[in-house]
Parts: sequence; C-alpha cells; structure tokens
Amino acid sequence: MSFPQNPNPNFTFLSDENFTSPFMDNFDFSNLMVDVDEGGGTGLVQEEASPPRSIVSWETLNGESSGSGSAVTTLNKNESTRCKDGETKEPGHRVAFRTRSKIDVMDDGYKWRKYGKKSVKNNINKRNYYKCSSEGCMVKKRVERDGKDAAYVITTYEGVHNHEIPSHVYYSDTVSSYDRDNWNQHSLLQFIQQISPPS
DNA sequence: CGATTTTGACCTGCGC
DNA sequence: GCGCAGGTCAAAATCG
Repeated sequence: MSFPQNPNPNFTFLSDENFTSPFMDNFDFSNLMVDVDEGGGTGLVQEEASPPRSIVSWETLNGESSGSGSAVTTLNKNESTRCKDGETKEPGHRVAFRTRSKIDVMDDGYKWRKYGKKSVKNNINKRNYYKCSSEGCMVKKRVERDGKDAAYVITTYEGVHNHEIPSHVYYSDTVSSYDRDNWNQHSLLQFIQQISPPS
C-alpha cells in the first residue's frame, strides 16, 4: 500500500480490510462507525446491518474484525435519542471509531475542553468527555480505552464543527516533512473532515 | 491571571 | 417508584 505525497481526504483506505499504514506504528484505525445525517452521503460502506444499540454494533464489529482490520459501518438513524414527550431530538452527526494508539487523546486539530470523566460499566477505564472549546461550537467528543483491550482507544464525535480548524495546517507538497505523529494527526483530521464536513 | 482539568454532585432516561 | 448507568454541571485545583 502506498500513500500519495498529498493524500486526498477520500479515505479510501478505510475500506481496505487489510489497511495498516506504514506511518502508523502506534496508531491505526481498527473499527469505525458513522452515524450519518438523514440521507447519508458519506460514501462509507456499510459493513453490516447495525443492531439497535451502537455499543452492540461496536462489539459485533469488534468480534468479527479480529482486531487489526478496518471495519466501517453506518449506524441506524432510528437510534436517535428521544425526548420524554416523544419528539425526536436531532442527534446530529455522530462518528465513532476504534483505534490502536498509545495515547489516549488524539490531536485532530480542534481544541477540546474536558468537562467530565466517568467510569462506565464493563470497562475498568474511565471515559472522558470533551467539548469543542470554540465559541458557539457544540461538538462533543467521548474518549475511552477499550475495556477488553486497553491498547485500543474508542473515540466518539458528536455533532459537526461550525468553524474552521484552529490549528489549520495543510499538507505541503512533501509529506516527508511531517514526522509520523503529525501524519497520523492529519490523517485523523482529514478523516474527521470527510465524515463530518463543516456546515 | 485566564484557561484548562479534576471530581463529586446532580440530572435524565430506562428497565424492572 | 426505585435503582442503575450514562451524561453534564460547576466549584475548586492546577497549569502555563
């Protein structure tokens, strides 16, 4: 597998089940879930029909992907959270993916403020909650270590950024000027942009 | 000193 | 109604 010097953010590699980036020795996409807006349009393939609950979907994927491949799925739209009066609350764009990473929080270019930390059931590790610190941006991010394999980090993005990336750095013509971590970050960054483009 | 993190309390939804 | 679990709030602590 080869990477162009100026990777196009179409992330076709995500559909490559044997994907492992030569750059990503401490980071690779393992599983991915995308909860698309009405009408879809992300172009991501649907790996399998999702069970009603996202976590079940995730576990199913986890069990079938044997850990290192990349699996992509689209969550059911009817997973929307509902208000107690029965109205459907717009959940916004939601994206969850599982990566193998040594670091807990990957820098995706946006500025996040931590606002909560919880221990969750079936996971000895704590779950961290982040909000985009940009004014008026309500995007949230959830980060937790995989309870079954602490080498993996589960990151969930909720919402769509309504602003430019604060640390917006574009690829130069020579990707070689980036060290591996930067490349990883930009891969993630471009991926995030691809699945949840700014409105 | 302002921004960010920590952490316990509080709120809400859901199943029984 | 009650208890549990997940999510959020907000005051205090910490950091740069």
